[in-house]
Amino acid sequence: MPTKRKSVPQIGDRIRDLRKEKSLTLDQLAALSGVSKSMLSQIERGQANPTFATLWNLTQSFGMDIHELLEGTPRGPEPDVVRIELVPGNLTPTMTSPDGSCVMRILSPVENAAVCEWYELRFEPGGVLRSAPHARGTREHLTVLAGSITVESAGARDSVITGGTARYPADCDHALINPGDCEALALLVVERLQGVQ
Amino acid sequence: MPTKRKSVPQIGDRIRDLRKEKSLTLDQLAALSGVSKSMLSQIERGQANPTFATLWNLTQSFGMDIHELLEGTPRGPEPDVVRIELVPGNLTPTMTSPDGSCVMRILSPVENAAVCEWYELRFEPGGVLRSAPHARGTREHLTVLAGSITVESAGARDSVITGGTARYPADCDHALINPGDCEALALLVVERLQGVQ
DNA sequence: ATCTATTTTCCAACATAATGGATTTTTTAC
DNA sequence: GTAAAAAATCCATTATGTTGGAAAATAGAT
Repeated sequence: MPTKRKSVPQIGDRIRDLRKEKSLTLDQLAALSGVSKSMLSQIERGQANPTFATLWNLTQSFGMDIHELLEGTPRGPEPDVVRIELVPGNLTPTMTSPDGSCVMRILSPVENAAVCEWYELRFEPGGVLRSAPHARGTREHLTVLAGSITVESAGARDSVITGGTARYPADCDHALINPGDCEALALLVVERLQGVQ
Repeated sequence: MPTKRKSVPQIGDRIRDLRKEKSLTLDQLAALSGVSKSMLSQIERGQANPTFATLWNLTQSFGMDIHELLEGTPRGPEPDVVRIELVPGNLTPTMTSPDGSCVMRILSPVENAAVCEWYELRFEPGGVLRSAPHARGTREHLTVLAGSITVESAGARDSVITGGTARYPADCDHALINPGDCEALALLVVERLQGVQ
């Protein structure tokens, strides 16, 4: 199975460096962090893999969060990415609307960073897909490949025919409806606002 | 001595939410992350405190780092945009391959922040779209809607039939070819790796 | 060099992380 | 409604995380 996971960062040397920078002994850091000096020694030497709670308490006693700890660690090797990954149609994950009138095939990779996801939507005649607000700043882009679809977002309402694209906010209640008497097919891209901290 | 450490965040509900958002069962996430489904269930219910390595692998399989898990949804200013923007099919920008055998309709907004772009591709029989390497880290995702398409990337070569999706590096020479004797239709998503300068 | 103090590592015991497989619960199909 | 399939939780086991205190190593003073 192809893995896209980066290797686990080695944090021991970084922790020892931080401790030395602050001129702390293992005993002192143990008192500050609530982690035993034995455990600290093992972590620094890479001989133990701390639990999340232990690591949290440890970084907090340095006055930092875990990601600040990780920023100073050497990168692991680049993951080996399979050259061409094939997802056959019958193994493509699907979701269905509550009343079954709309089937979504999830085309984006499941491990995608949550900036951009995309789906193929198939609506029965009269089919509806209603959604609650997504995260603030989220927008959707709907391109109709067959049939027509009515888009509702934030009180506005518009129809898109084959070949057309609608872009609208998805951080409010929104809905997609097939008003016609034949099946509709569409591509939906869900795009989250970037660069926001 | 009073401790200034913030209490350890509860991550179980957040992990379950993320899993549900991606429509994954515990079994599927276990396969993706390398963490047992028993352990995933315990983490989600707050019954176990994962080690750093376990949590790292888990967050990586969601395509995020640990701090993103801790942060929740990014916040930012409300976008000030037209409610529903319509781009009719006849006004959708197009590009054509040099020999005219492939027509691309640009479905993503032209002002996109170049992290994610998407196109509808239409190939004549025997049609070819060859591309030079994009920026480092760029990947492409091709879903075939009709016919079949052969994908070439970095010396690898694979065929995708209707309904299937191929994911491959686009930071090297790559090409898409319609080997059949009828028209092929596909969706192409070009995704640039974030955080790479 | 020796002696003392400090710091780190070792050790054994206990607690729990993590697992594979069984069982229970929930969902789906009819 | 029932039966089957899928998903989640339970259970027993193994491995390891974590500890307090002892032993070893290192640093500092003379």
